[in-house]
Amino acid sequence: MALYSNYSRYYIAVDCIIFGYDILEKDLKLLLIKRKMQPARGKWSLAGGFVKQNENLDEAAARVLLNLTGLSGVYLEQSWTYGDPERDPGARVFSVSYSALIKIQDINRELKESNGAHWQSMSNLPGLIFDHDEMVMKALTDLQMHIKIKPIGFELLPEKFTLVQLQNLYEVIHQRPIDKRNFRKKILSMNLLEKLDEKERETSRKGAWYYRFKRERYEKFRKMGFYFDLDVY
Amino acid sequence: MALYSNYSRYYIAVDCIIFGYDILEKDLKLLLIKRKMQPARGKWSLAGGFVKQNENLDEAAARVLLNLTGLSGVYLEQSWTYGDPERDPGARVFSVSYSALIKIQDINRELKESNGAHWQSMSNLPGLIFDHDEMVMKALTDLQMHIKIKPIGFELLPEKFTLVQLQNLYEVIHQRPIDKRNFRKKILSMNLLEKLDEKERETSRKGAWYYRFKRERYEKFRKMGFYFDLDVY
DNA sequence: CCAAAAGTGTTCGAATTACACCCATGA
DNA sequence: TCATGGGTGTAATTCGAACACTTTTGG
Repeated sequence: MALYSNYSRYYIAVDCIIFGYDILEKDLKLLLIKRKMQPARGKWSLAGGFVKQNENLDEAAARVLLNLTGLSGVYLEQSWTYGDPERDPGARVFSVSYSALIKIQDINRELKESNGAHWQSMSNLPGLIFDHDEMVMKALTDLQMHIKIKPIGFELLPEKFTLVQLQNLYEVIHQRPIDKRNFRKKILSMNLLEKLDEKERETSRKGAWYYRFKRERYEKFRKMGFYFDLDVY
Repeated sequence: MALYSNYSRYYIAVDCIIFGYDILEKDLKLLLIKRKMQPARGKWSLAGGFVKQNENLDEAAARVLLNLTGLSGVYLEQSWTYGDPERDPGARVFSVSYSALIKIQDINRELKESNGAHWQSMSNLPGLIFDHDEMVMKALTDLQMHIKIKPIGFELLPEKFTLVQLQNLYEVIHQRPIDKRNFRKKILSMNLLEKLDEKERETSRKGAWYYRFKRERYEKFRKMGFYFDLDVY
């Protein structure tokens, strides 16, 4: 007989807060799905799933993300665990929430649509089921903190991006304007961006230079004790 | 029949990383217990317990802490959730770890001893069961981060303390020396300490003034947008 | 030639760091 | 009186914030 058999067992789920950034609309978005099971079937919710017997939490979250978007190897980090006895009216379910940062353009459209998923603007969210609103708010707060001290903004942008696009992303996430000169001075002084020989020409006549995030260089610096810090006004 | 009956259920535990600070020895300590159940009975471990049906995670952690120390209402915060399939050889157990900061002198001694608990120096930890070492390391790193931006150091000190004691605490946690004048200038400039009319006379002939943390004042400032910041060299 | 967005430097004040001597007291 | 630990100020530098004009180019 089992060792802990005097104790109760519960369902354990993961829920993914999937952030994406729309460059053209300058808008931070969340990937939501119409819930397919009871209770609360048809309501908006985060992408989630129960943890299987042979997988750990990170793997469960990665599986949920892969099934919905076709993406793997993207930024995905545990955020917080929710366990109120009443949080899911169907049963006692604990949920470990994960934050994902993905490049909107990389997503597998058919997969997304067959799952009934939609990008929703963070500035115009519908009410979500259970405590998913709370999960989102916590994830947003954490994102605002983390993006200051880790170069995770690049996870939300394409491989090549302009400084204007990068700054817009920071402005949207922090919900405040940033001084263009101070922002450029700071990010360029870190020596983590490579200027490409190519301009983005959609949004202006002059065109804006494309840059690339030098991830290898960041990893090297980080191991040498360098701390990313992009907290600028 | 239950809604989610196709899915597996698991045990859910909480484990408490209980920090205490020994003023005299200038030493950060951890409250460990000799595990009382199989597997790994008799080995050093964190204080933990299974989550009951009628309680949420915070309540479970508070219960574990209360049973071991007799303390309630102390600093206790969710840290991280561990769910590797192999982490507990006895069964599939998920564990939500909590960091607690307590005042060593407030602890209920009989309770502590009847539970087989001991204070262990962080600089000389025995190996712990399962993934408890990992939990401790994560909690320490988080403590080092948090104590810079939140006034949680006071949770580890008695109600009245000297500036020397406060600085020692910061030095021990950050494991580096801090300049006395800079430290005092910064903490005093925040206007969060009240100088008492009493000196600590055990450790020096001159005696050091006692101070008190003005928690009410901090709460007021915080609501007005003030950010605690005690990152000093 | 002009509208629209990209790109560029400098100045000022505040905050951080580095640093060394005097004070109070009990034994 | 002296050994021990507590307490104090200033100067130099760095860092953060504020701020406005020039460049490019397609239509």
